[in-house]
Amino acid sequence: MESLQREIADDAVFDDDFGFDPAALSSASPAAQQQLTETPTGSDTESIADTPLVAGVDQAFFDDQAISAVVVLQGGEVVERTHAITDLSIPYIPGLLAFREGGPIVAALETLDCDPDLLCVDGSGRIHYRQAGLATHIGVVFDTPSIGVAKNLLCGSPQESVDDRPTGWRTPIEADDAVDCADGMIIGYAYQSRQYESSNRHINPLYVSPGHRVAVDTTVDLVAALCDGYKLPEPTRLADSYADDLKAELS
DNA sequence: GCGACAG
DNA sequence: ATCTTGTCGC
Repeated sequence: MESLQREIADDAVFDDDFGFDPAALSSASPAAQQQLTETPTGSDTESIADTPLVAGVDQAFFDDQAISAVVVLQGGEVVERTHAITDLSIPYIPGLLAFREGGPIVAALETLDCDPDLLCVDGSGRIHYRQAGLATHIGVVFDTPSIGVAKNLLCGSPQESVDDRPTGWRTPIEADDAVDCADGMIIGYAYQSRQYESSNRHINPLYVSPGHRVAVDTTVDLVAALCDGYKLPEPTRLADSYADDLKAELS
């Protein structure tokens, strides 16, 4: 399994190679973007068509079954939702998450009518022992640009302490000896998508990393653009609650 | 051998 | 991931 991950890492592209404008990703609705970009003569179909499709993927679990939910957003609006329920055979093992959850996610993505410009995956991408986390695995399988958004750090080390940082703050994650690449290589970022202003409690940062065909710096910018007042990017957040709803119906 | 460890 | 009430703050 580890050798397969090395092959996936070899196939992965950790540079920008996607066909949309990152600036067109804002959480503003297509209609709002349209108004902003509308010309006096007004051909108003272009801005919608040019707005990238971002698919959020998340899962819930129940009785050794995975409920994989996918929500596709275009400029902040849901354009498609789909899901798949799959039996789980492999247990969770740090570093091998893609073998447990990859199949179920692929099953859900295959039922999609549209084809997304970007996949937003819950879990690490390049922040992984062999640089082939779940987001990378999925991205390479579909050869679609992808990014990984994790709530915890698997490996690597933040350049600065991540404790109690303000909204918008970020710091690079450097490869350490646990990562299969040059020491000090920037493999991701800790990104504080949200923080309480004046409170006793505080929010932990997200750990974002390239999946496939996205550079590390672009990855943080994309996540920043996809967040809309909540800790998680909108596509992920909506996929998360959709998975919870499906699970509730199933229980 | 010991510690670390996405979801 | 999952099991779960109250509680603090805008």
